[in-house]
Amino acid sequence: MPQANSVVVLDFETTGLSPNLGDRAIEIGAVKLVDGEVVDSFQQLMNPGFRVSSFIESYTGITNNMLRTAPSCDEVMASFSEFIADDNLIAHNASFDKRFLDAELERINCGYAGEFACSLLVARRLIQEAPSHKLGELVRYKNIDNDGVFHRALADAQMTAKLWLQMVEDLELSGIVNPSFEFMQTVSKTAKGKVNLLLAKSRV
DNA sequence: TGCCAGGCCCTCTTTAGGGCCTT
Repeated sequence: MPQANSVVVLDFETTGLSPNLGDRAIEIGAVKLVDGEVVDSFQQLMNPGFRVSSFIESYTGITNNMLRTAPSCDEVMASFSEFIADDNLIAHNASFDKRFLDAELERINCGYAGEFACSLLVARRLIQEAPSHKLGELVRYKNIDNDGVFHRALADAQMTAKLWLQMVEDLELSGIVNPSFEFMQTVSKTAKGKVNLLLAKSRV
């Protein structure tokens, strides 16, 4: 059973957009939150077994030279599987990270018990006025502390965690008592036009 | 052979198309 008060916020850097087209993970970064506080983190480059494109080198700053000496995906993902344990999971555009997590873990016959929640879907509902819902733009829009590093796994996971906690805090300030992971999932699945009704009911 | 993501969400919608978001 997933731990009620423990959640892992994760982010993958990959060779492309689709594991179904042969793309692999090249870096995983994650932070573990317990009761809204960061208690642990995980970051590891991994060697996908082939050269990454110059686009990916440029986009992430992760070079083929850096990956040359990195441990294999199998090795890293086995370790990461232990890190996430049975926790629930959060990612920005979670469907993307879930596809890669599922694909990489399937290769080593590993699974996980937690469920995903998506900070992108929640942000589209709770921060509807933002000019963009890209992670970097939301961080800027909400004035969230960052070190200026983007498109690296741990930095993006840390920013996603801060964005998530900011959205939880905003809900608390609006009168919703202790919004749970499950409540945030419900928000993400509620039609944008009906979110305010959901929030109003949740304040009663 | 040639092509190639996938899910969400809006709208000039549902017998569809296209933008957003992730690398």
